[in-house]
Amino acid sequence: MPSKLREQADKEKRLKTKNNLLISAIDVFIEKGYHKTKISDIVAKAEVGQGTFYRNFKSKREVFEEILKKMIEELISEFSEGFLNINDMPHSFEDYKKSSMSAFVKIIPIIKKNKKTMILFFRDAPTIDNEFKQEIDDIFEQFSSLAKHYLDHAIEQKFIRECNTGIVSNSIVGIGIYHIKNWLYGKYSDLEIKDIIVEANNLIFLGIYTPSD
Amino acid sequence: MPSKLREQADKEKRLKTKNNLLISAIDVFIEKGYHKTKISDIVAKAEVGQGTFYRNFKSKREVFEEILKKMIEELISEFSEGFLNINDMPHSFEDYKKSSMSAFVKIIPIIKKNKKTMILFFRDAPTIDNEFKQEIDDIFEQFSSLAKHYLDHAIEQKFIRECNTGIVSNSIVGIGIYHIKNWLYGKYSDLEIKDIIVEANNLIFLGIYTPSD
Amino acid sequence: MPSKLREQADKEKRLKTKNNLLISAIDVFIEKGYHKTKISDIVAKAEVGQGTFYRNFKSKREVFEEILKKMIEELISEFSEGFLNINDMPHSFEDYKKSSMSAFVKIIPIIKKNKKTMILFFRDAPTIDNEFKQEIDDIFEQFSSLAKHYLDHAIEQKFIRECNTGIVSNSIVGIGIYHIKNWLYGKYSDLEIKDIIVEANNLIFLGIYTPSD
Amino acid sequence: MPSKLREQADKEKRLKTKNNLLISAIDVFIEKGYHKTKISDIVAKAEVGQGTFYRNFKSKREVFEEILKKMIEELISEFSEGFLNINDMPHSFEDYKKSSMSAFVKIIPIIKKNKKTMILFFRDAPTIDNEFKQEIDDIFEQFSSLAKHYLDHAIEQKFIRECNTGIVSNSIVGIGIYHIKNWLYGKYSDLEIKDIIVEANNLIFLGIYTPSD
DNA sequence: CATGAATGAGGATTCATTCAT
DNA sequence: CATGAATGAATCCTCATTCAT
Repeated sequence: MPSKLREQADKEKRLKTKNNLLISAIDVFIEKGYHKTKISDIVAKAEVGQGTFYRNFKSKREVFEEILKKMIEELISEFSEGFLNINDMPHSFEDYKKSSMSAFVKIIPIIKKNKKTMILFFRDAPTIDNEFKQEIDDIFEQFSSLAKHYLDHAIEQKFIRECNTGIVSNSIVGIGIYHIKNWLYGKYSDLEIKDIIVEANNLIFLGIYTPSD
Repeated sequence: MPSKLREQADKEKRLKTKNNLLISAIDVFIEKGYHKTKISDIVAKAEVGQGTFYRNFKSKREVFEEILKKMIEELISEFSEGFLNINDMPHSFEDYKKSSMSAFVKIIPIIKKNKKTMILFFRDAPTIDNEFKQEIDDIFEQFSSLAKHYLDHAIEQKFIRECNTGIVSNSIVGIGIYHIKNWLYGKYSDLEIKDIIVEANNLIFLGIYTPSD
Repeated sequence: MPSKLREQADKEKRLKTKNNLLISAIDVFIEKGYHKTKISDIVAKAEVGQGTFYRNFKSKREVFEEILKKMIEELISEFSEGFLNINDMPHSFEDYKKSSMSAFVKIIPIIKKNKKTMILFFRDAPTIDNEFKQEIDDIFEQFSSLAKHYLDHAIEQKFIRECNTGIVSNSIVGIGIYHIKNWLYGKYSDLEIKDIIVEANNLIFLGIYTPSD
Repeated sequence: MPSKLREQADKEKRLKTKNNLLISAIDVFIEKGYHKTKISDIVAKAEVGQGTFYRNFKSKREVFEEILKKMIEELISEFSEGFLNINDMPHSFEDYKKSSMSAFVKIIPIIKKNKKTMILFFRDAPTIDNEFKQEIDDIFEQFSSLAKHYLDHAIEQKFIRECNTGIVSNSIVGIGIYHIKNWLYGKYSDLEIKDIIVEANNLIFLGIYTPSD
């Protein structure tokens, strides 16, 4: 019964192959776009046989799904840490501003780590089918809800002015998404991410108004 | 000379067929997404023969291009009217706020008129090929530039506070895009467009800060 | 509107193509057996493109089904003519024997006309899937039932001896099937079909017993 | 000398594995039909690795062949015992009838023991290739020849009436095959095998004629 | 000019077979 | 000897495109 060791080795080998395919798939998806990539492109990049793909995935959609699911899970879990602690809401306008800032800061490493997958998330995922489209919308909705929750609380405490928090939170999400996309596509090569966040946060909290001193 | 009349009639008929195909194409693109729609889907919807498609278009990409180009031209031309008149810049903070507001308002009918095409513009166009992706980015860039131009001028005139106008203008565009998308996908069924614009505009100009009176 | 004539011509053309494919399919099925024939074999024989096959049939199974269904319908309808007229049952042992004989005779031209399809019916159809297997069994069952009906009536009238008519009718069907198969596979090249029927009928009615005169 | 024992044990183990594969193959063949079963189905049922199959068999056809050959050998050898002893032919009509009966009875246990393989024999084997088809036809032919031999002798002895013994023997085989098939597919669940044989034998020897007493 | 039947290249998918462990 | 991961040839199937009517 050489099975136990063998089994372990086999499992590892297979996992390695699968991972290799996932990484290759991401690269090809990025380069050609989901719809134009052929299975044969992926296996060519991974340097494995055509059949190996089908040992590990049912279809192109499934690879894509696996890639995205993994990233989304990570995104949600990492971002959620330390949030929504009801006993730990900010205590002043300035406090809120700092909180918001640190939320934005928190996203940076996640995006940096998942640059390629993020591009797929924003560019390709919504065009695959409605299921994907829905899932992505839900994620944005979650962020929006979170923002709304904070805004509502801040208004209640009179730390910020009255407003339609649904619309405002969506505006905030819109700002975030657009900057992330720009960054992903290399449009901010000359800017510090920190600066972008500071400016965006200032806009949200202060607008472009010049306070009279 | 009945041939002249005949010719005229033929031309009209042909134009009608082509238009029919364009409209059908839009509907199918919306429903199935660009990549999943087949030529056969389009001709089926248009209730014409397969060959008729190729008499009017070279390929699926060409139909899509024609659909989008038409819409973009309209968008740019209608929106541009009355803008960037250097001698007619706003004269105060409030004036700027009003100007911004009316810019947003100006977009509404254009979007309403091109609802379906707009969805294709946002969802499908960026995934077709880099040429399209670029073209779309350029349009956003144009809006951003326009906003930046105004912001720069406003800062110069000390109507608004100092800020990185590149980042702020992108933020504004981000807000706009996100709201438009939400509206296109029917997420704002219970809201007045006007309210959204007012809230968004307030955010841009005042942030969420409560001015001490 | 040249449509009416065109439509007619197109329909005919298509029917011709389909028929061509059906005939070619039969030939290839006969030669290679259902399971070993590839779509490409069929289209090669029919001298049409691969796509033409799929314009006319969904799959290999579907062609086969169509071939068989057509034959079975014909078989049943042609054979049934003039049968089961309750007011016209035979009136004596000899009469029964003659009736049986003519039933057998009736089958001959049907089989002769459908020689190839019959081979597919007996050899390949039962191995495709259970649905086919069932359908074929049902047909045999129908013939058996018909025989049983006559036998029961004959016993009632005391024209023949008492027996388990279920078993006997199955025996008769067994005889028929086996002779048909043998004939289809060319094993009776030196025998007159008529002789076979006479002998088989004699066996059924008289056994191999020598009546004492 | 432990190596001797070791060798013995290895051999046994190997034989066991092979047998396991054969049994599993039969089950899968029955369930899915020869043509639809994949090697992977067989090894899955046998719970061995894919490679183990190829260590024991060259191909799917070879397993099938082995399964069938084994059964056919048994069938022939068991059935042949005590037959064709030229000095021991029946001595009267009744004697013949009894002989025939016991020949049928003799087949029963063989069939019962090889139920699954018999189904493969009748259903799948003729569709694999011409070699198999031929082999099966030969077996039926052998049975037919045997019957013919007895019939010829019986006519010679005037125990039965004159007839075309080629055709009659085929009829007998046809009866046998059809009943066996029906039994194999469970269509005689409510009948005693003995009854079927008695009825079939009566039909062969007496037909359905009512002898006048 | 409109049509839709026919086409076949391109891509997806399966599965028998090999082979390193 | 057993294993199952890897392979790629073989086949299926789709769909853009052509073209005779």
